[in-house]
Amino acid sequence: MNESRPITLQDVARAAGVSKTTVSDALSGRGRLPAATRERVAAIARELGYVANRSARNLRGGRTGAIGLYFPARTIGLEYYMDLAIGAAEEALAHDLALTLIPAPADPGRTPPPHIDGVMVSDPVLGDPMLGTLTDLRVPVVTCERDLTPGARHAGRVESDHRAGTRTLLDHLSGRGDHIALLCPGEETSFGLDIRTAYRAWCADNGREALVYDVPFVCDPEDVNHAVAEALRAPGGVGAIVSVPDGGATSAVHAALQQGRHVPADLLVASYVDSPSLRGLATPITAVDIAPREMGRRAARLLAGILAGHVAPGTVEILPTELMIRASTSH
Amino acid sequence: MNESRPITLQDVARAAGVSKTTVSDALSGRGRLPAATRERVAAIARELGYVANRSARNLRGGRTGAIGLYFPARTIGLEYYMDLAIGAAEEALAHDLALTLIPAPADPGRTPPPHIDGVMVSDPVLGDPMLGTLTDLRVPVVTCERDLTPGARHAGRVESDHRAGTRTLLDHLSGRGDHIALLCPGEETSFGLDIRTAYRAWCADNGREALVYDVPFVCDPEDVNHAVAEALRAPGGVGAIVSVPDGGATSAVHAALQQGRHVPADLLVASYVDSPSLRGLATPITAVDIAPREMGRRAARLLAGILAGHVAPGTVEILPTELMIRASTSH
DNA sequence: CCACATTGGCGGAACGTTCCTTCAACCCTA
DNA sequence: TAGGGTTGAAGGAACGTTCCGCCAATGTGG
Repeated sequence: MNESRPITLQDVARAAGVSKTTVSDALSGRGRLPAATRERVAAIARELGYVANRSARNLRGGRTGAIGLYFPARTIGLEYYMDLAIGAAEEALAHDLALTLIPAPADPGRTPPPHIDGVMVSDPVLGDPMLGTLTDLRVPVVTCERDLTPGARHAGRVESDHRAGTRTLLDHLSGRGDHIALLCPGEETSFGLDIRTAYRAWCADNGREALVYDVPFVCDPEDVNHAVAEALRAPGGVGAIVSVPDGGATSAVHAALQQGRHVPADLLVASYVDSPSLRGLATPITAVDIAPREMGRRAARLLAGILAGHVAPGTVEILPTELMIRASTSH
Repeated sequence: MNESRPITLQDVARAAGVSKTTVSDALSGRGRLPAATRERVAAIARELGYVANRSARNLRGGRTGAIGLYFPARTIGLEYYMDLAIGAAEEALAHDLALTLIPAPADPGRTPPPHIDGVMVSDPVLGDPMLGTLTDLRVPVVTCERDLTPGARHAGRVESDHRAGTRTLLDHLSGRGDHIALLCPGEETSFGLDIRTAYRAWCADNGREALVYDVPFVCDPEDVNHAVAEALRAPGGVGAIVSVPDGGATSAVHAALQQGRHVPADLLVASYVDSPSLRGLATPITAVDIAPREMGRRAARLLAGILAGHVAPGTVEILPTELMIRASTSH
């Protein structure tokens, strides 16, 4: 029953008959030590089960050893963000950083600032007061997607190429000559903004009328029903519907059915955000894979690189998207 | 441009004309100080924007200031776990603890142990090697649901009353006299085990045949299709299907439709795990709300209490479930 | 054989907190 | 007024690490 305190550098030093400086240098690769000494000390450390105390290391180094991940409140519950968080945690771990989850504060006024070396914001939403709070921490901020706040400048950014994704999806749907309706969240995120912009541009280029219907970011079936009903009444006829939000497309299929339209025979339906639940349907729904896991990984890697000093602040990475064609648009 | 180092206790002490001990005592409520001094020091600290350095505090106190949350790999992507994580993060923050996400290790052998004071395991899976790794950290472990590993004893546990939830759901579905099929994940989690057990007991009590079909924890529509087809062929007739996994029920509805059965006129379908996507359907699906957010909160609170010493190790909390009746079972 | 550079390693300060010990000043009572 | 108890506050060690500066021993060239 070895109920003893944890092994410290000092313990290893004693066991190895050297000073704690030597142990520290040997294990970290710093200092001027012959390989023989390094190996000997490392072997003893391993044998004793030494594991460095992070608090001490962090105190000495003036860091916290953690990076944060913030989700705006409205995004909670979407599978997308779960995947992103896991990707970020994996990558952070690989860089010897802990991933701390930062919930949207119930009390927007005073919430204790987290103790972190940097923070990732997944899908900054225009007007979210938490953005200011995080910026005030004076630590590097990496955003997933762009922050539309005027004048906002962050240490780094990873963004999906939603304009290309939108064009690819629309090209895929353009087989029928009639209009394509877009059910899309608003322009308070670059996600919504880019999709809308690309959609309008595509419509202009292809001589189609742009039919945009507002739906909230987190899908409410009532709104989808309403938007679908309205879209199907559009003059000129609608041959395809793109529902952007995660989960909206299933509602759109049902709403269309209620309007007497069959998918895909009668009407094409696609989602923009892909999710496992779209694959599981009797008629699986075409969607754009925006690779949340990879997004989380990239953001964490970028932030870790900035913190370590070998990535220039201001770096922007673009993540490609991939169209997943399924039965709901096969024609 | 105040590009200075952070304010320390010493800085506050100088500004207030007292010692750092006095500042520490004043801010923490310890020591013997008159209220006047406490307030004066606190005011100065606030004015200077003092915020305690966690690394130093943790080093001194021998803690890490963080608790971990581990999800087994198979659970990734489910909305349930996202909600649970957010709940846990909120509650941890309220106890001045950071919530560190622990991903399932890609390399099951050697992964650097996280630096945490305690850990929550959401849905321990029998045979997961990570359970042993976490136990070896010698920090309190709180599980969400029971750990079925023989001899496993943890510091605390929060569990949903799935047996009651199952009975309530079955009672609700029992209006029709014919059989109720259960699509359920295996018995490697207490979740699957309890639902199966309760189901069998209920069937025995109510003179119905038990029809259990294995489906994986993360829903694969093919498996659901197969299971539904098989269930509907069962002699004696099936009047209702309960699909346990998150997301399985939508596949079940479609599979049933393909077999020529209509929901709810012809067949009742319910999910066990509730999720927003079940509400969004043309025919919303009845489910049991197992309150993931609250589960996360409770687990974090329990762990924080154990760490603080005012909750006895071994405490078990039971979380009630609530049946959400929707159109898919209205009869 | 001396001057000097290099190698290998050690001592100790510093990071910012908490907490144990000490101590001066004060008040009361005998 | 001496003695003891209480109050208010300070000093300093300790937590475990990193890293700067120093030093002894060893090589190296003239």
